[in-house]
Amino acid sequence: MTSPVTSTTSTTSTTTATTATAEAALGTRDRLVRTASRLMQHGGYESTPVKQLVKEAGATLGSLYHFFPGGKQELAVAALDFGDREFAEVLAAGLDSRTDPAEAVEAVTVLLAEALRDSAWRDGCPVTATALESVGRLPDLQAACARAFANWQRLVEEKLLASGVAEEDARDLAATVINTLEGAEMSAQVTQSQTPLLVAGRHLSRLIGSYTG
Amino acid sequence: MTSPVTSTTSTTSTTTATTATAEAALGTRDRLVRTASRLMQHGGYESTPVKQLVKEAGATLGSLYHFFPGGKQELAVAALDFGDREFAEVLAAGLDSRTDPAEAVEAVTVLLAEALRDSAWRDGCPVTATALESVGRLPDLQAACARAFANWQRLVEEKLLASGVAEEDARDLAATVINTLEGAEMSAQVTQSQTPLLVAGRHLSRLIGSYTG
DNA sequence: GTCTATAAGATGATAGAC
DNA sequence: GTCTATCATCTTATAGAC
Repeated sequence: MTSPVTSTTSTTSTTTATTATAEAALGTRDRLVRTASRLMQHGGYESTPVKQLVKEAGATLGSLYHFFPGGKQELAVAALDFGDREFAEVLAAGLDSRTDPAEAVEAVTVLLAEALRDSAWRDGCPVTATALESVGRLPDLQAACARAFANWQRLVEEKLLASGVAEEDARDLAATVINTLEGAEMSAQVTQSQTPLLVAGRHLSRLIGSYTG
Repeated sequence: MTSPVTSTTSTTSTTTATTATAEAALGTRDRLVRTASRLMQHGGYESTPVKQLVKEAGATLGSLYHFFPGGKQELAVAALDFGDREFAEVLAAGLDSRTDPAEAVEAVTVLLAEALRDSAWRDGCPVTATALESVGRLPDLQAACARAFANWQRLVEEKLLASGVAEEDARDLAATVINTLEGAEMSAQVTQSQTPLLVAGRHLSRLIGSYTG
């Protein structure tokens, strides 16, 4: 939640500078996307009414449908893409903090566990809640979620490849790393405990270690 | 979805016999609970309107509020408890299919992958979607989800203990097994592929094997 | 680009007859 | 126990002034 991603398709921002840090200094479109990402991270898609969304973003309904003619769904896709990039930064930073991939993955779990506790167990994965709601009912959202998982998986895969893990092993391991992080984070949220994530970190480290020697 | 659990708190069933197999022969309360469980398994809590619920259950609003004065939330808790017991049966059957816990867990992933594909990727975990929606907003539902995870974890833990795994290792391993299954199943649903579950099965087997063998 | 008012329908829940 | 009619509220989305 502390590693913002500057807007990519900034069709607006005629006045506001990009130097600002506070959310209030962002363009309306960016505020909508970030707010949607945060609310969907907490409760998913259906639990997030557009009314609350625009209110917390400091925007209005008119602005929402100006920037997103496709309405709530189009905004949701942008929010999922934002969450995708945002988490990718956290993940990449965590992975870069150690040379050994086993240690790196365990470091990531520690980071996630701390962020989770510090947010009163609310700031979990930015896409998981929406992902489960979307399966078979909201194709655009489901596709955005699948993209995010694939991107995160690729980051882990590259880390493993850089350490000499065989291609097929690296791809499979990366999938299990991301999926285990997802499941452990959800469990940590529901039980309000860091333990599932920290335990998963130790097990993933052990598993990766059995491939890297 | 093929291993029903006969009602526990059957305050009703004055006429219908318990020999029936079809859902239509069940009491109204049971039909409501099972239908709610199925719909929440697919889309979670907020995505499941009571109107659709009673319709698919072949019941009416009057019956719903007769059996569940607490309304949708009270029914949701009963549905989560039902999903808890239902999945526990599948899990127990899978674990019992092999003596070695590593092989048993892998067998479970194969079962889950097949059930998922056969349901057009819809029949995932009966509580995960609701679990994520509930964190910090629906305490009763969150507690029911936490209970379910704890129950499933205990089944795996007992399997590991029976194979001589040390107590602490068994508890931790059981947590990671369940959490990895959760994450892999969600990933399988979103990407519409059995691979995440099957890969997770091989990795969990390898991880458990590093403790037992 | 922003804002308010409003439309058109869905939502959870209740009342009261049967 | 079941059913229908209905309520009050919330939902997404639009219209049109500024």
